[in-house]
Amino acid sequence: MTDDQPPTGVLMFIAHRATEQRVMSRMAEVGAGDITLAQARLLQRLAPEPMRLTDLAEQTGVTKQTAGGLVDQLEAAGYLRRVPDPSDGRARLVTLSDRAVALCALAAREVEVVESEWREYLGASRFDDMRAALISLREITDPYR
Amino acid sequence: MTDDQPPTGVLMFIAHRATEQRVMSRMAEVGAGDITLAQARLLQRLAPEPMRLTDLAEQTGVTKQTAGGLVDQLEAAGYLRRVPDPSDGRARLVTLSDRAVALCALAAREVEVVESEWREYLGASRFDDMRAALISLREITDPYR
DNA sequence: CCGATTGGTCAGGATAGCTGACTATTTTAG
DNA sequence: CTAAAATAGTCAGCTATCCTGACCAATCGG
Repeated sequence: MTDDQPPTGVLMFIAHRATEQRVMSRMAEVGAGDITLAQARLLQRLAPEPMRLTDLAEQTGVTKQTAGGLVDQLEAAGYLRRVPDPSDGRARLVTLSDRAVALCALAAREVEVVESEWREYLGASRFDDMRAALISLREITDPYR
Repeated sequence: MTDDQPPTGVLMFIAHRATEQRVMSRMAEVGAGDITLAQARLLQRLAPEPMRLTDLAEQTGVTKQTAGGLVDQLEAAGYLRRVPDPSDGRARLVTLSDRAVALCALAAREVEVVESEWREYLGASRFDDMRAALISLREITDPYR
């Protein structure tokens, strides 16, 4: 490195953190300031469809005990419910409340806003090239792909 | 987004995490598997020069109590010492041990290896363009710049 | 030289992770 | 059809990493 900038991995972290914080601020703005980062990561996974606790734990990369604790908190705060799984008496489906569905949509929209800001700042082609490079890089850096 | 890839910020996180884990694995390989991520972040800051606890805390973005605890652990494990600051009787300088200096150099080298792998995978010009875009993006995403 | 600032610690608490042990239910194999 | 194995989830207890608030000791500025 001939420049005095941090390593590329750190530069990525900086931009990633900025996105995360923008989303969390947006959540706080709409009165969901009580959601923590770990809780947000869980909610994100549930946005497409309800899921069993065990699957949720596996997808977020934590133990089911940890996931269970976070689900407890989110349930107490009214962001989700555990409903019995009709296909398996042992299991329950972790299901977003209407409010949480709305929040997830809002979060996704905020991410789009951030990306469009980046796109404007860098110029469309530089941004698209960067994104393409990151997608390509995922092939050799994502163990969960 | 017309593709089914994660948002750009998440793609960045994936690559960043890969770098971090490569460095931590390398540390484990050379017998420093006892160092945690939080400790590693502190050591990194100390690599250029010794520093007071308060400065260290500020630069790493934690309270001085937290930094103090991490320094306690690292001192017990022989990675650093607190030496009196000759210029201020209240203060002590947190100073890397020889072993820690060697580890920091090794970590920096591992980062270079990872980056050169990325460069080879993407091609030099795509990699350099991506890095340039990230450096540019830092202007609008790094609150500590 | 005395009050304000600064360097650092102590005490206590929250969050987010972990392992291990356990219950209850379902699935599978004999 | 039943006994064993696998699966869903919880309970208890531990650790690490952060936080706030209160405090002591040394230095610095007027």
